[in-house]
Amino acid sequence: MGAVKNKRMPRAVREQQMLDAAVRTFGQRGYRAASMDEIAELAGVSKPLVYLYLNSKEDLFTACIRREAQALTAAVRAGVRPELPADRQLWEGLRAFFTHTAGHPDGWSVLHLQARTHGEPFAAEVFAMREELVRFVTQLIVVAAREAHRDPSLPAREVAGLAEALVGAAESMAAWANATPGVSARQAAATLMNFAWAGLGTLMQGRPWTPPRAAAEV
Amino acid sequence: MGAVKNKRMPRAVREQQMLDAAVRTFGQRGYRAASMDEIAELAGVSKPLVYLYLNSKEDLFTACIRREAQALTAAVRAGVRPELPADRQLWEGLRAFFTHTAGHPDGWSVLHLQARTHGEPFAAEVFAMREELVRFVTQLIVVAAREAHRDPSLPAREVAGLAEALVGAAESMAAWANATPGVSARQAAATLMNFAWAGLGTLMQGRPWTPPRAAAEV
Amino acid sequence: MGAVKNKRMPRAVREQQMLDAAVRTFGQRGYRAASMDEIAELAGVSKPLVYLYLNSKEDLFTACIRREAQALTAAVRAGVRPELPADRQLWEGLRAFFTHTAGHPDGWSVLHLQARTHGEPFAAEVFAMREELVRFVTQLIVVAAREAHRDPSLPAREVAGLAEALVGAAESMAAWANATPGVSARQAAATLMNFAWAGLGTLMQGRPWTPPRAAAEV
Amino acid sequence: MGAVKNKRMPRAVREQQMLDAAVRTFGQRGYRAASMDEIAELAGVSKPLVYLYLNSKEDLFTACIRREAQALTAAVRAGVRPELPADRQLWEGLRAFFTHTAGHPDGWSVLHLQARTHGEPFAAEVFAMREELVRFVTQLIVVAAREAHRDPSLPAREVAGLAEALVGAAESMAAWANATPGVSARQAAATLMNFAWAGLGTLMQGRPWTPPRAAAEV
DNA sequence: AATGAATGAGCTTTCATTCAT
DNA sequence: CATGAATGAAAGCTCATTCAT
Repeated sequence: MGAVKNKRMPRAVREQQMLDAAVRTFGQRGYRAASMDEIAELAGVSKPLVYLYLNSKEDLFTACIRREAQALTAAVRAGVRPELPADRQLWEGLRAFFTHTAGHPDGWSVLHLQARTHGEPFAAEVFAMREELVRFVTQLIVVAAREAHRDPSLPAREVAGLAEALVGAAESMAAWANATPGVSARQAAATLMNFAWAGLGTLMQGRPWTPPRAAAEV
Repeated sequence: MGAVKNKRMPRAVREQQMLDAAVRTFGQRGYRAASMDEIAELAGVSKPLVYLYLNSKEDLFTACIRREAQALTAAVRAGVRPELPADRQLWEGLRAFFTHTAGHPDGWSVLHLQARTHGEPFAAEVFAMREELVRFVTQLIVVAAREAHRDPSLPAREVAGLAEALVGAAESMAAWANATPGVSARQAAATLMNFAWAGLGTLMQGRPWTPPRAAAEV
Repeated sequence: MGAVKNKRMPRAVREQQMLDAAVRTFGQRGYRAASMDEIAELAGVSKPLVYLYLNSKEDLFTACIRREAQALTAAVRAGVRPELPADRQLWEGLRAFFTHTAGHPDGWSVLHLQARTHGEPFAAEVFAMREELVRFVTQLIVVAAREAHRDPSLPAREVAGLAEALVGAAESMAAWANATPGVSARQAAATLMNFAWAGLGTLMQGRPWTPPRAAAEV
Repeated sequence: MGAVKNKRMPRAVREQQMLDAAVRTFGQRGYRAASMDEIAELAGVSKPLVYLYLNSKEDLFTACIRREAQALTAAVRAGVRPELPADRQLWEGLRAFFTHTAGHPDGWSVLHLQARTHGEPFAAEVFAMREELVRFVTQLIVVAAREAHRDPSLPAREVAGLAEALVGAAESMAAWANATPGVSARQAAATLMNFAWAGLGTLMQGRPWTPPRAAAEV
């Protein structure tokens, strides 16, 4: 396969190879269906070495989640220039997000699907990363309100809900964009940006959609 | 023992008991971690009977997905009165959606998490249901544009993306609302509705957010 | 090997077969060296069935210890007629003990060697049985002293030590008799009885051996 | 770090460190449960060095047994002054025995428990040592009979059995004394000496306990 | 309609042992 | 003299699945 059967490599390098193989296997097969045998073989090493370096299947999975989560948040951070106005920051953040998830589909599968599906310890790991993204978006909404010379009349919970919705929509679209041929990261970002920014703008101008009286319903 | 050891029940009833047990087990443990032993015990029958009626673990899981998917779409359909204007229909649909997912957390876990995480055959099953929801939302957007006396100048793909984003946001918020104490189905629906409708309105008035020239970026 | 490949047997019977095989394997190979595969094969069943009935290797080993311990104490109890004088009781107890250990060498190996060598939980199980034997002997010593019209001037700890020494000698001789061809259970019992009873008699006549002054030594 | 990382030490010293570590590990964990990894780490060297010096796990275990066996017999020999009368010699031997086993519990565990439990090759090693002790005791009995101006009317096999019983009792009491707080080596020796010497004396005066006729029994 | 008895196949994990330096 | 890197082989355990009744 191109790579010659490498022997005797320093530990740090081998570990990365193992994580690469593990992310790919976990991402495609799922946590339980992925076997340590398959991961070891894909990494080009024997199983005992995987255990020697990464300890257990759980630890290996956790290491994958951490590495991919950091890679993703780092990519988003690196893509945003904080001196720009809020809308540009959001735009750049979305672009970086969709670009990264498109470029690392297995990593994204690990974070978005596998980690959330196999127990608290793993889900918590992803939750921490997600929180960081939600915080970033929340802050942008607040800044945007200020820039629009509006006092932040939106209540905190409302803002939290919006940020949650936006991040959720982004996550969902990442999977959609990955699965739909012909949808580029840029297009996905544009669609979502459009949707989100317009909605936020309208909200901040104080013209929200009002739900009908509860009494009118069951 | 409370429940008398039920013997000799008609097949249809037994099957539902098994599906109940399976949805609960799959939803909480995950597809792979759930064992047929546990499901059979929870259903109060012997394992061979589960195989006699449901054939295999895969078939059982598929049956769960189908039942829960139909229950969800039926709930949404039932919650919407098609004679109302588009915004009211969307509102009611969201309410029904969040109400149902809140009331059936294990079923929602099966659909949203487990089914997507364990291979194509299952994911496809959910995909079909999701398509129905996306179609419903897409149609509402088109109707709304018409009601606003606007020709549907939005290109089809754009509309598809918006619907996708909206459904994705809803799915994501369902999980969030389930996990966040104090967030009712109604509140979740209101937050998302607000967000979405405002954005759509602005878009349809022809004032979209414009991404900066690509040249300005890396 | 004589026994036809038995199929479909009631659980209780199968469990005894498994315990038979386990005692033999543990007794000959040792706890760690004995593999569940080997035990299952010797029992004529598949490994999963062993786990289904006996739970784990630890539990299986514990079950072996318990069964063999009870068999041994039961044999000793059954061999002793409590209406006889103390010396006759001791004699019969020893005879029963050596006869049983000679007839169940693997069980004796499990109790005497394996169980004590592989961790507290197992050792404790044997300790309980041993305590029963020590109590039996202790009581005989006391009764013997009374029968000899001697007040039990022997201090309690001293008696405990003697009983301990006697039981220890018996245990040790059981292994020796098993390993030395030509030494019957009867002979082993006679040798030990001779040794023990004479010593006890002398002691109870108040003529113990007196250790030299500590000062005379290092 | 306290102990400086020792580098470049003469082979003999390193070997002793390894044996120390091995005896401790084997004694506490058991032969099979002790891992070469743990031993190497406890010895402060790398695993390959252990193999370079001691060859294999089996060889290492054998080396442990030999060293501890010699240490024990040497201690007993050193504790006995052969110019004294037989009873004093026995007393001193027992004292030395109990003192040594109390001072080297891991070594004693290796000899008394582990070595006998893990296959012939190891058991044979211990058997040799035991033989030496039995010979020593046998000889003392003979000498004692002569000192008592008695011809050794005891048949050889009877004497062998007695020696066996005495050594067995001693071994058993060593474990008991180690495990029972408050029982000193001296006390253990006194108890056993008392028991043994009295019994031997009575026997040699030709007043043995006589088993009932076999006919009276089953 | 229903079940107690049974298993083939696979998984994670560990360990004694050896190269190459 | 000494070790970091690496593995073949096996062990304990679980699970989906079936047979005989």
